[in-house]
Amino acid sequence: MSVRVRMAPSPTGFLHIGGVRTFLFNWLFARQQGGEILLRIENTDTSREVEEATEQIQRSLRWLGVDWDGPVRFQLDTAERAVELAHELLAKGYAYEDDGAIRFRQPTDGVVSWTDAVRGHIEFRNDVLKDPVIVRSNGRPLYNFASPVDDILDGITHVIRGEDHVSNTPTQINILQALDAELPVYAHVPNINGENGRKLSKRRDAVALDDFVDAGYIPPALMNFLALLGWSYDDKTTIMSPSELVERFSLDRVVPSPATFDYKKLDWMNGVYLRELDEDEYAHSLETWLREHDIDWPVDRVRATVPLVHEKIEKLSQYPDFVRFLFEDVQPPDGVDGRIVEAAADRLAALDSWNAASIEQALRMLVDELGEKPRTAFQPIRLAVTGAKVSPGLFESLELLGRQAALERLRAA
RNA sequence: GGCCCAUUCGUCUAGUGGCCUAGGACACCGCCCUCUCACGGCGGCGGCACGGGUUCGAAUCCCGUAUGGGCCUCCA
Repeated sequence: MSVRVRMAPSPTGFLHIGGVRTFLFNWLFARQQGGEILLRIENTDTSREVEEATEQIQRSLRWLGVDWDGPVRFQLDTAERAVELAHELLAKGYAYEDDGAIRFRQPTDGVVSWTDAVRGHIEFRNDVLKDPVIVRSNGRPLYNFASPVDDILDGITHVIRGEDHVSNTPTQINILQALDAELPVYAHVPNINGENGRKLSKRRDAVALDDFVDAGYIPPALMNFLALLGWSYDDKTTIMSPSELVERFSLDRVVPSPATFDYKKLDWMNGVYLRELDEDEYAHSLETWLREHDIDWPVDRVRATVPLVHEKIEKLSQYPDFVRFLFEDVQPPDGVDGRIVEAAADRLAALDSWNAASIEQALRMLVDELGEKPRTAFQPIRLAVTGAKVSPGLFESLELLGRQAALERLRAA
């Protein structure tokens, strides 16, 4: 039997990073198995629906590189069928009316159990389960009913979802059994916590996928990082491309315990992926990011900076501050060693050709003649030219800045 | 409160009874490279929550305790 899974967000807001990770596991599993993956919007509670959410969820998934098969499904579309099934349960005595709503009647003795693909055997005593409302008095089905019903209708073979659904599972299994339906395989993946091991909080942590896009992370890096939150391939492999992840993913290597989101590790990993990009890809990522942040620096000049920043930054958001001196005027700090800067200006003014190699040669010669150490002598020049203590390589920066601007800055300092 | 789940370096994890004097990665610290910052190289610090069992032998199995989390909505 071929595998079919689903991603089932509720359209109540932006996509949460924990939800993204759960969807990623669904996607990796489906693609690994050569199966199908559906996107099903669980919108039976229209009162909580947020207008933009459905669009935004799709955009976020696409950005990450997670796709799905067939058109987007909406839970409301099958509401009628769900209500029919509820009436069948009513007729068979598996449900009863209560104040205009329909409640499912749980078995009163015995246990419900299943073998969770990530957590092993789990069982609940039936007598602790409450009779859930499955159809509201307004005639609309509720999650605990609509969701398993849709899973039947969609032919879902594996339900891969967050661990917060563990305690809904016995109820859903009882419903499925009353409906005489086959049970899917359940896999409950662990939660993701924030910095202090507590729940991710909107206030403290970056939680919306858009926050990560804004910060300048790139899709394969975030995917790699997220995949490693609760899953591993072996004892040493860390960096894996999307296709490697698809090839290697398996549910039995998902761990049952919750993970804490380590932003520093993500930063490092993003740097790894950024450095792996070739110049064109890098320039393209940069241009896209700049455009989305309303920075309209000339693209050919942005391209020219790529070799200077490629190895230096780990997030795209670090780019503007790092190279701002190439696009805007700078204000060098007070106290720059005028002797060295002036001498440098004289030497550079006399240069025949303006390129990094000749600039380096001239400046090193000067430093040598002055009896200075490169370390101490180049810093005032850097300050004068870039206005900052930290910058891309000095000689390359001077070349790109151009002779005229470089000399002006040196003389002004 | 009831039920359920989880617990290996600060963090993500490897580990399924002997290969473990517990391995890798991030972070941190030190050294090297070096025009700053990065990158890269080398080295270091650091952990099986606790208590009982079972066993010749336990991070691994069992029980209890503690801690954290989830659910207990006519939310999903």
